[in-house]
Amino acid sequence: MGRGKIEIKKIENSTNRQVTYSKRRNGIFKKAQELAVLCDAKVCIIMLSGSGKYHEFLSPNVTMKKMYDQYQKTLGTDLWISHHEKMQEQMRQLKEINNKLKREMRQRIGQDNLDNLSMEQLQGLEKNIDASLALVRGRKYHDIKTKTDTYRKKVKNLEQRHGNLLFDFDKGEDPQYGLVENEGDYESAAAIAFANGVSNLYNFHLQPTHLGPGGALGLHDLRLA
Amino acid sequence: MGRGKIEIKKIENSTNRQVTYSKRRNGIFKKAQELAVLCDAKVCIIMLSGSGKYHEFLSPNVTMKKMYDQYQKTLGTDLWISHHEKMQEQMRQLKEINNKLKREMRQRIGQDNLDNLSMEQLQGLEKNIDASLALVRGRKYHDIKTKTDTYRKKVKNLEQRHGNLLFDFDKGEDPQYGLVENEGDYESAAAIAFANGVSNLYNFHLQPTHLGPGGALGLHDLRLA
DNA sequence: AACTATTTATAAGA
DNA sequence: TTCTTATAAATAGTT
Repeated sequence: MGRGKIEIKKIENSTNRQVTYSKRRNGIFKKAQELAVLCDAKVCIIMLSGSGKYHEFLSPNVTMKKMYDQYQKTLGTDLWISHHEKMQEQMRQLKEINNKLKREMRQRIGQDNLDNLSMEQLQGLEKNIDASLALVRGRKYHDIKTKTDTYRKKVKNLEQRHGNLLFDFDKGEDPQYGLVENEGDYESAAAIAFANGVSNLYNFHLQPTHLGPGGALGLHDLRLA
Repeated sequence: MGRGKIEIKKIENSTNRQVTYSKRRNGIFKKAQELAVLCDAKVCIIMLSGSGKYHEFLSPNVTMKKMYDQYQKTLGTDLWISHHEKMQEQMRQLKEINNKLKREMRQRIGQDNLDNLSMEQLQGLEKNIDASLALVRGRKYHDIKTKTDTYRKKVKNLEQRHGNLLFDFDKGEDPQYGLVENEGDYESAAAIAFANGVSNLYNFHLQPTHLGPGGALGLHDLRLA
């Protein structure tokens, strides 16, 4: 709302940011006041501007203490304990995800723990890796084809520009391109991969060559682009 | 903003209140989110609907604990101590005002403590009370005059309606009104009071007859209308 | 939950 | 900061 629409992202100009902060803060406080009256609600707002200025809004008959007590009551626990437990839980979840990823990665690169897998799992893993290989190859082929096409267009352009002399030269090179196009089964492998709905894995780049000496796999070894 | 303008007062219809609460809560939370992003600010909002439902908004990288800590830091003291001290301070102020009023009232009604006043103060008090008296009298006169005028108009109306017979009757009553108009110095007293800029005291009604047996003066004895 | 006619908030400019 | 004004956004009443 204003003379123009704005993107919701940090306002870089410090003065504008300050002005907008002030205006919108007032807007929010006004709306909070209205809500409190219209709906007989209790509202408490605390704001800290980027420059650290403190502002608060409390609807009538509300104190920070009451709100704080209500918060604790609602959570049913002490604020610090809750805080600590929340962090612990977050940490636990992160660790779990981390470990799972590490395990999967080790299996995928054939490093260890393959003994623990059933034949079915092993077969599934193999299939999976094979599909990945196909995707990587498919991607490689795609890149080569794109480059080839581009080159071919350039050549065609040159043909038109320079006429028959260059056209004769081109005839000698054409079979080479044909060979690349039909080499291996990249195209069919890619088609299978697409049919399996894993086309998005095209962007999954595996770089096992970056493994550390002890075989430990850090998450930085995974590149998701 | 909506199909019609609304007054900012409690919505009596419970369903509407509920719906409005929900809509406006979302509106405020959205604006809070925008403010946080646009201005790189930290925002914390707690709401308790009339029916006791709890909702909160915390901008990214903000926890209730951080806000709470910041609040305490800003206040520079513990929340409960602050809470208690605030109440004590409020109470102290109220008591002070209360005592001052009582003291002034006692002096004004001549009840006690007149010994503690200097001659100047005493003279000032006397002048003050005199002015009040003039104002009260002025008010009384004003009321009487208004009533008289109203009556006079009614009479005039009757004169015009009923002609000379009633006009003769009126002649006999006129001196009485004239006497009332010129009795005492209400008019000049009121003029002085107005000149002194105390015309607003017209609305200050003193009712010392309501004093309790012990002479204690409660605030309910003051009527400010 | 949607839909809009309106009201309100506010971005830009002074 | 405050005012103005064109425009974007919120929302009251309705379906």
